[in-house]
Amino acid sequence: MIAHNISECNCKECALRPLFFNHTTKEQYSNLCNSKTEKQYRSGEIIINEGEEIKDFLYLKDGLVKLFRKGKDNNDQIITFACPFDFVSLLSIFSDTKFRYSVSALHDSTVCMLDIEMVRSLCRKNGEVAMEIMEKMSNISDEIINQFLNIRQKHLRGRIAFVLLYFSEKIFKSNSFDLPVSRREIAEYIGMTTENVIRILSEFRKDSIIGISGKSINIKDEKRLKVICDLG
Amino acid sequence: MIAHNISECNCKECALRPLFFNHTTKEQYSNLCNSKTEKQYRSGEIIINEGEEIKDFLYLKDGLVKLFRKGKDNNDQIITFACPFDFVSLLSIFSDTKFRYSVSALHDSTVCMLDIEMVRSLCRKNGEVAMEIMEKMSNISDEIINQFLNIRQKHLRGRIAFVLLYFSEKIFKSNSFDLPVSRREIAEYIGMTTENVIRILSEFRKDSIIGISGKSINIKDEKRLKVICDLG
DNA sequence: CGCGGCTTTGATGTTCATCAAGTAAAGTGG
DNA sequence: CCACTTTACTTGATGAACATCAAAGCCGCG
Repeated sequence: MIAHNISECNCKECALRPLFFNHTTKEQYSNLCNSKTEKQYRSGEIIINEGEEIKDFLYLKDGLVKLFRKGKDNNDQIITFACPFDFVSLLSIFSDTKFRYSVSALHDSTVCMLDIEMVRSLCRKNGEVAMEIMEKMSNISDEIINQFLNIRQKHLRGRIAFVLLYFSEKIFKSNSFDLPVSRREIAEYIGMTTENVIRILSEFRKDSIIGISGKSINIKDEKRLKVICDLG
Repeated sequence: MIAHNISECNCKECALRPLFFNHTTKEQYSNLCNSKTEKQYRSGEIIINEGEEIKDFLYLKDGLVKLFRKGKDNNDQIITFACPFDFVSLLSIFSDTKFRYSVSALHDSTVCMLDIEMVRSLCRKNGEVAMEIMEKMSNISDEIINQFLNIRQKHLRGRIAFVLLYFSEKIFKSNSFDLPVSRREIAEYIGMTTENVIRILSEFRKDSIIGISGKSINIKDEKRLKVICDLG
């Protein structure tokens, strides 16, 4: 990469770079750089709409988003959340012409977009790049499937414990954090009702496992929470 | 492919061939051919064991298999079923060193195995092949995630209807078929108890929606079954 | 200010898992 | 081949887990 002329773009700062740029020729690299566009979204805005045609390969540079789809009776189902450098438009991107899921911003977010045909053709020409992307995709899909299987066999208390630990460990890396989602969205993520999400959060507070104040969460007894997650 | 010397193996008959062999050089092709081994499994036999090291890239040439993993309390969870030319070792194969799931044969099955390192290196050298595999993987992962989301929002009757239609449409392409799985395995697939699987199958029989005799199923009222699947 | 969405709690009812008990089928060893 | 064990299947009764319904407080926003 030292050989590349990177003055024209800020991709050298991008943590996603190893994926694309370690294995590309100077020409491939600069093609990518020139075609990329960055876009800002405010918290709450829709980034991808289910059913839209796939024109770009998107990845998240900054922020936090949710992947979801419309279920029966217009109930949303949340599939997963994504942090920077998780792909955003990963699922179905190489197997379909339209997005099967929607993506929206939970925090203000920055998304980088590459023309999908360019990425496809780069993959075809450059197996190294294809492999990098394949590994990442494979990882993410696996993680989602794993999550579904884990959640399915838990009772509601276990699911709530799981979500709290998920945000704490995977997203915010801290025992204190602000929930980036509403109670309803938690329910949509783990397949239960809003009322029960609230009820169980209150239970946990009464049992001094967590502290709650609005969206702000503080995990007081991580050990017990993990036990509930594993056995509940 | 006409240029290839295929006398040394029977890959020319293989429906998976387009995946690998349309884009490979003569040398790559014959390397693959020589390294491949075919293996037979009897119904019930384990093909892959959860936790085993990934040494081969497997695909199913003939038969029917289930993918599953051990859940809590040694309860199995079935992830999906696979027919010929669905991959068998698709998940985690490019993201992990060990299988996250087990695979076992539901019918007598034939599996073809390619050395995983050879496939990896072929992908790195040949982007076309990588893209073919990526599309297939992406498709399968998507299908599984989709299935999970669909099942999750259904009641038990809807889930049973779903499974019956799944076997009828996707696997056997007929309204009459022999269930390749036990009642228990159905329960493990759609996340409910064996007793309720039986109860609801009996209900459907009493309502003349299906005929049952042991493992043999006959869908009498497909239309009603679809309604139950969609609304239940 | 008032409207709509989010949150909270309680009361009620339904869906579903669990427990129990029995029959049938299938594999096992003498 | 027959007793024996185990596994699959079936049905009913019970209770627990969970969804639904209802009502009220809260907060941000036009």
